[in-house]
Order: sequence, then structure tokens, then C-alpha cells
Amino acid sequence: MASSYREMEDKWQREWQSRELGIAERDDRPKFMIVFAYPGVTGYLHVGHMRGYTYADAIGRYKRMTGHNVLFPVGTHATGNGAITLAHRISREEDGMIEYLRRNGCTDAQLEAMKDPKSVVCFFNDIYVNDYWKKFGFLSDWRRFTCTLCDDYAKFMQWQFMKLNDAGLLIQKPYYASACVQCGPVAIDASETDISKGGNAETQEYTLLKFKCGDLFLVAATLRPETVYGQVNFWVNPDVEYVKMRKGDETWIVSRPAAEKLAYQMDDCEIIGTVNGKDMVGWMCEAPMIRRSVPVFPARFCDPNVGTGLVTSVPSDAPDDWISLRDVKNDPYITSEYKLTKEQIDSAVPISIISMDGYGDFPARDIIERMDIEMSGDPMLEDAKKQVYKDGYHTGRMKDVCGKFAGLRVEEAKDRMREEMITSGEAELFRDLNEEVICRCGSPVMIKRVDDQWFINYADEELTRRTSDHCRTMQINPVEYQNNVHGVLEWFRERACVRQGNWLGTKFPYDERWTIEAISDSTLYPIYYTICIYANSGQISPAQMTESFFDHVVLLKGDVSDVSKETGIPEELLNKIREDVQYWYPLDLNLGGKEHMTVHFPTFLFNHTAILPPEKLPRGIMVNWYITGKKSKISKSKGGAQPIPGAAEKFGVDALRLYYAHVASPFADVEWDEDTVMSYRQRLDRIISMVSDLNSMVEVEDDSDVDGWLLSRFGTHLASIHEGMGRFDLRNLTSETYFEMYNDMKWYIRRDGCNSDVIRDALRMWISAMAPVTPHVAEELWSMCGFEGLVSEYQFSEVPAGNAGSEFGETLIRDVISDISQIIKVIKMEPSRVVIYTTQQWKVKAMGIALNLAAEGKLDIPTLTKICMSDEAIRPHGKAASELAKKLATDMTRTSNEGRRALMQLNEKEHLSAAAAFISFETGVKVEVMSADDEGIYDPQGKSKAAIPGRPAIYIE
RNA sequence: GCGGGGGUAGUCAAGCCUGGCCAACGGCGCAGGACUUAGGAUCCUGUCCUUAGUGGUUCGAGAGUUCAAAUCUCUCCCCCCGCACCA
Repeated sequence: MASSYREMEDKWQREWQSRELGIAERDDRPKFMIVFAYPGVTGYLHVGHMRGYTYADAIGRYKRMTGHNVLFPVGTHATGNGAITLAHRISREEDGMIEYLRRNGCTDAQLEAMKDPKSVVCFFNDIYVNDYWKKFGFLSDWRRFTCTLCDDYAKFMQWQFMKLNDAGLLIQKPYYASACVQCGPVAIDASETDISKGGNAETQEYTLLKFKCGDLFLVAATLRPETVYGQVNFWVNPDVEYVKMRKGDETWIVSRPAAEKLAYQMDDCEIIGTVNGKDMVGWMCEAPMIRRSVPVFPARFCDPNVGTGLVTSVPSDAPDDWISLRDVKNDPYITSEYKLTKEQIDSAVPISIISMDGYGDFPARDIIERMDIEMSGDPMLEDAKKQVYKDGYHTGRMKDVCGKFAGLRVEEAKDRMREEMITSGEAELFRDLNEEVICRCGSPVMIKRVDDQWFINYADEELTRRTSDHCRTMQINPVEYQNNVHGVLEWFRERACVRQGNWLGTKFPYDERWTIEAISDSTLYPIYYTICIYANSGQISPAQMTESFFDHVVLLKGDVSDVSKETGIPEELLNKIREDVQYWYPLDLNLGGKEHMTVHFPTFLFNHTAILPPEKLPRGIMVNWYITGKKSKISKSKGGAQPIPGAAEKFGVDALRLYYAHVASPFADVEWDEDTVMSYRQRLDRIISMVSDLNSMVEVEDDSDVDGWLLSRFGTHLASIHEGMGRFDLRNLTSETYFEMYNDMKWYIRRDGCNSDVIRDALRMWISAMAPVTPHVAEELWSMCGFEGLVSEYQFSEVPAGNAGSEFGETLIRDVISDISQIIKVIKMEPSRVVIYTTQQWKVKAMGIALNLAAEGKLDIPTLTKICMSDEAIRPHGKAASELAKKLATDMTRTSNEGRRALMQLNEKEHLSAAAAFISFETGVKVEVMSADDEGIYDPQGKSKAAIPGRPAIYIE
């Protein structure tokens, strides 16, 4: 017996390794291929990540034990700029980063090496494989490890894109992408992989409204182009210096930041001068669409960093505008300071343009009053704006003043009016982020136009339909996702699939300036695990992995001798690779975190459908939710989470594995809590100690009443486990194994069960059920019991299903004990004698009749009463008989009757008499068992009459 | 806004698809007891309210379907997540 979990883990991991259990080679068994979505290489992983990986290993191990040849390969995904930025941050010796790496055990020499991105990837590949997956006892075929930066992987990836192209799914068109001004394209997402700030930013689509003013255009940006009919003036911030920008033949005035942003989106832009905001006040300009001349007024809410820093004024529907216009009209200082004329002031009168539910003519005024906003600059104005915007969008209709747009819903008018103004040259589009976004490199991120961007056309209807149809044949867990995945596939549109800039990844085969983007290169890859082993072992080189090579081994195209000639790969080897691919594929199960539901899984499905024939499409998906931190999500980049090796040391790997598998359904988030993990560790301790006690019991051949019961119970649990595992239900498996079977074993011991044959059979069943989730402990116990071979290689055999009858007898005893102690508790006296009266036989007969009726679906009170009353044995009991009939009929139509059927087989008196000593021992009172049918029994309170089948009467004194 | 997920006893969390052995598995916590104190122990009992083992009221709120609802239908109230070059 190993003295510590650590020792146990090392011992059995070495044993599995030396017996090559993880090695997967073709044979004549049914195969099972399982992968988890490989992790991105962006730093240390934490205990949360191991949840999904552990499910994969446990499912794989279970499958091994049910006659399957299991392939469980692993890899890593290093595409992108994660490693590059990490290397940069190490080079710059960022405090937080260095400290984070050190805390996880990184040495100075390693830090030095990791100034190079490739070393970062190598470093973490090694950590993931050796410190995480191997330490967790995974039975992976390590020979098949691959990383997206491998040269051979790149060949596979390029082939994948050629096939997408063959299928007509690669298209090109302009694209507006978020990009760092230094590094090029970056992704904006909450996990802030690429960026250091602004992960929640969203891209806004502004309409640029051009107000003609002499030779110039004052350009305002708006999100509400449908409100142009309500424009009455123009806002400029008097404290801001604006710029004149040449835009083709025109000259625009916008804020400086806006001009800089526009240059990324429009051709032919150039700053040619400046103009002070305060000098623009009082100008007159022509509002687009309505072609009305409106005055320029001052307002400090115009932010040069938002939109163009210039704003059109629609006081009827914009709270800011309403308040600022009121200020202009009421503040004589403003009028004199900026020399505004009375005509100008008077000309700006709000125009009611949209009717919406719950608002009057001027929604902006209504919301301001409702929210008690008094002053311009009130932070509540932001909320007010959002509220009016939202309500207007959903319930608003354009009023008659809006010309030909009158009567349209806002939703529709918005698009139509924008289109019209763009066509007439009065407006353009401008995309901007709604909050500041800063790249990992420290430079700002903005929206940049990319011409000729390549996309994978996931909007293709035919592809979507085929993919969606296939999903109906798959096993997708949870079912909520199975139902929802069709919607996700439908929602998917074209996806930009390549990017430029400083990125790690595969070159796009049709244009080497582009690198294949991180999602697009991780879709079809599971199939590559069946091939990469030959590249890893040097039997084939990347140069030999041509289009016709993959066409041949994956799609069975071409003649093997031709392909051999072209690639220089021997025919025999080509045959072997091809047969491997055909044997292992399709993938049986792809397991990934919930973040994959809207990105990875759909593209995984699409690409398979697009490239592979129907019989090679994936068979299953399983989604797992997260382990979260106390307050927020545990983040691998932000640290603070328990490092994996530390947790493994502290709790033991099996305790963690059991924790993952049992703590909750896989489809719910779980808050990380060390005490909870510790309680699983204690459970393992208890189980180990129980098994070792059982194992050291002296050999006894004595039969006991509970032998049959125990084996039946275990049979029932195993049946439940196998049934559940059809859905990969590990929680059920663990619940049955580590809790139910444990409790039954305790009961068996408590009932003085001691038959060593029975115990050995039970232990064999029990320990084998532990092998998928807690393999180290299972091996240790298996070997301790002297069972043959390794439990990891054990094959589950047919176990006789549980027998409800033999299980029922113990339930009866438990119920009786429980009833006795309840009564003792309630009557609050020290009992000296307990009498148990089993039912009168005529009642058993009545129940038998009722059961027969129930089986035929004919059970009701009158029918049962009638039949009972015609029975010679029952009729003499008169009123008691009719009342029993009533009760039985009522109870038995409401509940299932399995237990009742079982009790018909049982002689309650004999059974309870045999257990009387035990019941006495448990309750601490002398117990006698009598039948209510017996003559002259001791029954001072007439309790015996209350006994019914399965529920003996009890008298206590 | 669009789309998705969820609200179960002190707490975490099963059950819900396929209505009925559901006062509702199990864990943790708590209380009492046993054993006994090399322990983050183990074992037993209890843990909604009541009570000779019964009965009552519960599964976000309300209404409905049904002999029967935590489970099905509708309405409402709260919470969480995704909405795209992020794995």
C-alpha cells in the first residue's frame, strides 16, 4: 500500500506508461475517439481548466473498460499573438507578469529563454503535457501530441483551406476590423487575450452627417439617423480645437481624434488645418435631408473622442440636446459671449418627430423630467439617452413631419433614411469603438478598413442546412445545446479567416501575406491526430504532405501508386496511414468549455460538413461549464487561482478528479472552494480504509441474509452507471460509486455481512466502477485485493441486474427501525419493550388482488371492493376490508407498485424475526415480532390491527 | 434589442425531457449520541412545521391542464451569459 496519494499517483502512472495503456493502434475492436478542445498557449492553466480535460479522460477510461479501442490524443493551440505578447512582456520585465510566472515556478533561466515567442510555446507545451495532463493520470497517446505551430500541422491546415476553396466557401470582400495602430488586427473580447484594456468595447456604426457651410462641411456623427427631421441646430464644443481635413475634393471639420480614426477607414484623408470650436459658434450650416439652415451653438457635452466631436441637435428626442438648448436660450451670458442673434436663438424650436408608447411629443423632455435631471453634464443623462433610444427603437413611429418616411417604424426608418442620405452624398458611415481599447503593446486600438479580406462563407445556405441536419443525428450534451445549435448555425455568417500583422500561425495558401486566424485553424484538426503520429516519428516529412497526400489518406482520392510517386512516401506507408484515418474517424466525442458553443463548435461542425463525407462527420459534442472564483471568473492571465501542481499536491489528483466529476452537473458553473475538494479527499480516505478493512477480514464462508441484498444492490448501481454513461453521465457514475455503493457497503457491514466470496465479488464491482474517475486509488485497491491485472484494463462484464425482492427486505428493516426510533422520540419515554406485528394474511391477499387489477389497469375503489367482498377469506372482515380496499385503490393508482410486488414474495414475519436481534441492537430495546394472525398475542392497545403489508404495526411500552 | 441559460429546504446541488415509490438523492454545515481523543477522523441518529410511526405546508410569484405537478401550458418578477477575427 502506497503511503501517500503522491506515491500512489507516481507508481500507477509509471505502470500505465510502461504497459503503454495510452497507446492507440488499430485493431479489430470497436474504436472510440475522444478529444477535448486543445487549449490556447497563453500561460499557466488553473484548476478550472482541468475540469473538462478530466471528463475526457474519465470517459475514455470508461470506454476502454467496455471493450473499446480508445484514441485520446491531446495537443495545443498556439496560433495568434498570445505567445508573442507574453514574450514581449517578459522582455520588458513587466512586474505583474514576472511575478505571476515566478509564482507558478518559472526559473530565471526559463524567463530568459521566454523572451522568444517560440520558446514560450515550447515551455508551456511541456508544462501542459507533463505537469498537468500526465500528472492527472490521463491515458493519452502522447506520441500523437501536436501543436498548431508545427510545420506538418501547417501543411494540414493549408490543405484544409484548399478544400474549403474547392467547395467554393472562400470569399473576399472589404472588412472593418479592430486593429492596433502598431500591431495590426487584434481581437476585442472580455478575456482580453490581445488587448490590455477595453475588452467590453463594442463597435458602433455611426452615420456621419455632412452639414454644408460655405466651402466646408461640418461633420456630425450620430447613431440615430432617423431623427434628422428633428434637427434644429448644431453643437460644437467651444473649448476644443477641431481640424480641417481634406477628404477627396471636400474639406471636413471634425475633431482631431476623429480625423485620425477616419484615416484608417477612408481613402484620401489629410489634416490641413485647425479651427477653434468657439470660432464656429454662430455659423449657419445646412442640415442634411431636411436642407434647412441651422445655427451652430456651443455645448460642452461634445466629446472630441466620441464620434466626430460634433453633434447634430435633435432636442425633441435627445436629452442632452434638450438640456443644452434650454441653457442656450435661458443663459444671457452664452448669447452675448458668442454673439448669437435673437433670430438664431428663436429659430431653434424642438420639432416633434416620433410618436412612442409612454411618451408625449418630446420624449427627451419627458425622460429628463421623469429622471429629475436638472443640469447639463448630469451623469444620468447617459442613462436617459439609452432609455429613450431603446424605447424609440422598439415602439417608435415616424410622424407626418418626416415626409415620405412618415408612418414607418423607427427600426425601419433608420436604415432607409441612412441609405438615402448616403446615396445623395449627405452622409457616410463611420465605425468606432464605444470605449477606449488599448493593445497589449500599449497603443490604441481602432477600427480599420481591410480591403480584400478573406472570409469563410458560413452563411452558405446549403452548408448550413447540411450541418444542421447532421446535428440532429449527433449526441450533443447538454440537450439544451443540442436544441440550440441549429440557431447558432443559422446565426453564423461569413467569418474573416485570415489576418495580417505579427501573428503566429499558418500562412494562407493563396496569399502568403496572410496568416490563418486562430478559430479557422482549429476546426478540422481532430482528424489530424490520426496522421501527425507519422510526422512526429519522422516517417513522413512536411514537404511530402501535399494536397494529393491528404486527398488520398483522408478523402480516398487518387491512386496510391501515383500518390506514392508524387510524394515519395512508400505505398505501404500510405496504405497504413489511410487505413488509420479511416479506422479512427469519425470523431466520437469533442469536449469543450461553454465558451466554444458559439464559435468553435459551430465552425468545427461546418468545416467537417464542408470537407468530409457524411460518414466521417462527428458523432458527439459535450460542453462543460466553468469552475469559477469566489467573485469573478478565475482568469489564467490575471492569476490568483490555485496553480494545478499545487492543488494536485494538496488534495491528491484523484480527489480533484472526483470533485470535478461529482460536485455538480457538468452543465453548471461551480465556485471553487477548497473545503469542498477536501471533503472529496476525505471520502476517498474513508473508502480506502473501508476496502482495506474488508480485504483484511478473516475468510468466512457464512451466508448471511444480506449477501443477496448486497449483490443485488451493486447490480442495480452498476446498471444505473452503465445506463447513465450512455449519456456520458459521470455525475451519476460517481454518485452511485462513491456514495451509494459506499453506503450499501456500510449497511452490509453493520448487518454483520461477512461472506468473503460475496465481499470479493462486491469489491471487484465496486473498485472497477472507481477506475474511470479515480484511477490511481482504484489501481491501488485493486492490487491490494490481489485482483488480476490492472483495473484500468479490466472489462466490465454483464452483471445480474438488481432484484427488487431481495432489496425490499432490507428496506423493510430500515423502515421498521426508523419508525421505532421516531415513535420513541415522539413519546419521550424510555422504552422497555417493542412489539412488531406483521400484517394479517387476508390483507396480503387483498393487496395481491389489487396488484393484479393495477397491472391490467382496472384498479378502482368499487371494482376492488366488489372482488374483495366476494372473497371468502376477506369478506368476514367487513368494514375493515372495505376500508382497506379503499386505501389500497387510492394509494396504488397514485404510485408505482414495484415495491409492493416485491413484498408479496416476502414472508414478513420470518424476515423480521430473523432480523429481530439486529433491530434490538440498533434501537437498544428488546424487540419481539408477532403476526397479527397469531392467536393470543400480547397486544394491549390493539395495535396489531393497524398492520398492513409492508408496514407492520408497532407497539412500544 | 436579438439569442441562450437559470431561480429547489441553512447552504451547495440532483430531480424537470419521459407528471405518480418526491417532504423531494447526495454533499457540506449544524445538533445529539457512540467510540475515543498521534486525526482537516470515523460510525449512528436527527436537521420545514406538527405528530405513537400521523397529518400539514413546500421546489421564484400567480393562473391553468390532470385523479395526480418541483416536473406540462400560459402570464409575471428577478439573476447570469453570448452577440463574432476570443480560445
